[in-house]
Amino acid sequence: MSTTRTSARERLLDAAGELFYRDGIRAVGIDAVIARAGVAKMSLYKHFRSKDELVVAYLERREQRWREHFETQARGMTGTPAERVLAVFDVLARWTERENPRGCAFINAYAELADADHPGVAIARADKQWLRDHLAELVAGSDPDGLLGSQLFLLLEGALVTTAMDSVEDAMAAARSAAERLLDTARVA
Amino acid sequence: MSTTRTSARERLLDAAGELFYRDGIRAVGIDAVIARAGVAKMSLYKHFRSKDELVVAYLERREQRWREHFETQARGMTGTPAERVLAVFDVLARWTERENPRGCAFINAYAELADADHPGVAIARADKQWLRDHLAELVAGSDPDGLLGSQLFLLLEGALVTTAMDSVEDAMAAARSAAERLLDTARVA
DNA sequence: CAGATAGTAGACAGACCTGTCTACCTACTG
DNA sequence: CAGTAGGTAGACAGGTCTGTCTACTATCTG
Repeated sequence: MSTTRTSARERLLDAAGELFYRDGIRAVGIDAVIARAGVAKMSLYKHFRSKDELVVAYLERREQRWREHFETQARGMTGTPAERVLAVFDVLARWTERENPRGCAFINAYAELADADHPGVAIARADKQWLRDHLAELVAGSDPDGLLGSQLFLLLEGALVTTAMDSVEDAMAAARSAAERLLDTARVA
Repeated sequence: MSTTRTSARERLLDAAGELFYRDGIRAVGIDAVIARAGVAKMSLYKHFRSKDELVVAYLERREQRWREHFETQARGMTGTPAERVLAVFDVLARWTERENPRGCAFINAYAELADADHPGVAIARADKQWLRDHLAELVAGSDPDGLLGSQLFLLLEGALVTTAMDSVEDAMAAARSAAERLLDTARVA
């Protein structure tokens, strides 16, 4: 196939994934990415038309991996709605431990790409919508106005940023136990 | 005093406050700040040794204004602990409406200034600590392990980012009603 | 072997960004 | 009136960043 173990494209995405997430999208230059990937600059511009396109690919890839993680971990969860909601907290806790030492990549990207027209912003927003909708569906039976679903979502988001900023010891656990209470008082089975 | 209505320093801080918040710290150059302030470049470097120092001043000033807002609005709140906690949600809701269309400046700065050693990061972290501690104190009587205080804090943080990303209709109201439930089940007066 | 495919190395243009420097100006103060 | 404090305008150096271009190489395929 190719001269190298993994293709240049793949190595570029790996490098971008690490650097953009760890140091920030704007702070990381093209040169840093290609150096880390061990790839020539022309190879980057053969696969991606611009840095922005690489940024978009980075975010898309990260979303894909997060959803895969989610599907893998949550597949077969067939308990009560309440159990399945709490499982979301557990799944996200594991993801955060493993991949989110610096907080949610989408929230960070949203903060960095202040330009509302940047396609990366749309990806970030879509990911949040997806999570929110997922929670809403799980509790839909006991949540006519959708309020509870939103509140559970708020707890997750709060835990994500709080974990990043280290304001609270074990933010995800605290969020989870708050979710338990909300589910309980809302009489979600 | 001076030849201009407001001093160059003041106008620089105003301009930096608007631009850094709206467009992002890294995306805004010195030239944009001085143009907006209507000030010569040398005036900037007479008042601030570097851009980083201006960034720090921007964050310090924003924190100061937020605390003033908070003190003004929360002073005289002498109700039950629960009422005073809910008042925090109201105060933050008004602040967010007025000054936070693009989310919390400290969370955004934290995301942008990925370098943990940047002094701006310490300011952002301190602000969060302060809010968390404030909530913890309010409910201390009914919250031996501090869990409830953390959970209330998580709801506020979640509402802040969710408002920014527009994932939920009225995030702060949803957070507030979740807080009510938590306070209720924890039997906080 | 010939050609296609994927990649490399490095120079380079052009923009932009921070920070410095000089020379000049204006208003207040003693 | 002289001095001082605060400010202006703009050129400039040095660095960095994105994106382009050229010339070369290695591997696989027909």
